[in-house]
Order: sequence, then structure tokens, then C-alpha cells
Amino acid sequence: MSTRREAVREALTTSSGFRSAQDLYADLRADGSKIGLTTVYRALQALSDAGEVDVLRTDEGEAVYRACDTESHHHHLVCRVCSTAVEIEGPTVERWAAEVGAQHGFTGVTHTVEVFGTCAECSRA
Amino acid sequence: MSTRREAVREALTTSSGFRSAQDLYADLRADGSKIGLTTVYRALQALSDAGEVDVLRTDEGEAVYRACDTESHHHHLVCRVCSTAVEIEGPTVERWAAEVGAQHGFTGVTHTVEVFGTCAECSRA
DNA sequence: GGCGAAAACGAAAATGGTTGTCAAAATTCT
DNA sequence: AGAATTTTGACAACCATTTTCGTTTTCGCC
Repeated sequence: MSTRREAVREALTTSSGFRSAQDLYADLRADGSKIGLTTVYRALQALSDAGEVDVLRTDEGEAVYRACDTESHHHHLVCRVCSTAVEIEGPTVERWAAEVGAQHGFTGVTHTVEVFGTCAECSRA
Repeated sequence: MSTRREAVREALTTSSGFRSAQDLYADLRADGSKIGLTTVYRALQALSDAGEVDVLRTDEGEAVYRACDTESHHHHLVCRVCSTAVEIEGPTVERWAAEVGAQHGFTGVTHTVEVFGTCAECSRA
């Protein structure tokens, strides 16, 4: 486990929302780090493979990452203005997805669920 | 409404799963059409703006399209092998997403839900 | 049918996020 | 210390998508 990867992990942890690889690279450089973009991508890939961060895609196809509090399966409620994300759990959805899959004879059913909105704070502005 | 756009729409309609722009381009060329890649992209953009097709992103960030039977809000159960998609509705999820958003003070809540699995036919193989 | 304006087309170039290459630098092992 | 291994980062390569721009087609109108 290298220092660089730790740096990326920390940059992610200190942020409350989803960040893109390019964002993180910019953050790290701004903090004086001499890290390279390639390394940021590699670190994110490794962290994501290890299941230590969640990944999803923006509507524009950009990959965004987030270090989550829990490693168990969960979803996110993301503010579309400030990108802050709240981790949410939904036994309801889990059950629903499994049922729907089973009804149609599908096996190995998984699902992706993301909820977007404008958070209370950003709504006020 | 041009002929080209119709061709793209039809190429989509005759397919039961999600197809990428490049896939459709290949299909159309294989059928002898002299359509350009640019036009395929433009047609898909237009159709998607008009709400006539659904768009989502693969894990690799590629945009995939599908002409759906209903124009109302719905989700998909997609086979991860043959990419066939079944349209599904879920009052349960709709309600859940709205509730979760409201509980955290979010406004203008929307959501994306996709369910993946291996369809009955592909499971057999 | 002919004409001109406007919309649609398509080839090629530009863009932008992401991945591959490879030599240099850092770390580990002995 | 010295060799072997891993990590790193500058740069080039990729690839889906978008932009550019000159050409072609379509449409409304005479």
C-alpha cells in the first residue's frame, strides 16, 4: 500500500460528495503534491477494485468516486448542485429488485439505484 | 422528420435491447445504408431529446439507447449477456425514492434505477 | 418545373476522459 | 551496498462523442 494511494484515499475521504479523477488530481496538485494523473487513475481503480470506494457515472459519462462510511451495499442521495451525497439504505428497493428479476426468470440479479435532488441548503439559495 | 432519422429509429425499434451509437452505425452500414456516424449521433440525440428513446450508460461510460414501448416513466431489467431489456414499472421504487429524498430535505427529486441479471435463456447456456 | 433559403448530411478534425507504454525513481530483499 | 521488484509519472495512444464546414437534399413558393 503506497503513499500515493493513501493520498488519493485521503483526498476522497475529506470530500463529502462524488469527485472525478480529474477533480482529485487538481485537488492534490493544489495541495502541493507532485502526483501524476496516471497515478490518480491507478489508485482509484485499485480502491474501487478493493471495494473501498463507490463509483458511478455522470450523465456525461465521466466516472466519479466516493469514499463511503460503510462498505456494505447502499445507495446515494446526491445533490445535483453541490454534489454532496448522503448514503441511504433501502431494504424496500433491494427486495423489489430481486422480485422483479425473479418474476422474469433472471438470475444473478443486481441493480443500480441513485437518487438525485437539490439538498435543503442549495434549495434555499 | 428526415429519412435518416427514421432509419435510426427503425434500427433501434427492431432491436430488443440497448444498442450503442456505434452498434447502430455498424448495423445500418451492414444493411447497405450510406449513413454517416455523425448523423447517427445527431439522430439519437434528437430522439432522446424528444423523449422517444431511453438512454443510459454502460459501466464503461458508453451511451446506449433503446426505443421503448411506452413513453411514460419506467425502468429496465437488462440481461448482461445478450443485453435484451424488459421494461418494468415500480410504484414501490417511485414512492421510496420520493420519500427518501423528502426525509433528507431534498427537493426536485429524481432517480435512476436499472436492474441487471442473466435472462432465463442465457442462464440455460 | 425551377429557385432560393433552410435544414440535413457526412468526412475529417478536434475534444476530453481514460488507458497503455516505458524509462526513471523509490522501495524491498538479501 | 547492490540487485530485484514495484511504483510512479510524462507522454502517447485510444475511443466515444462533438464540432466544423463545405456539400447535398428538402421544402415552400413562384
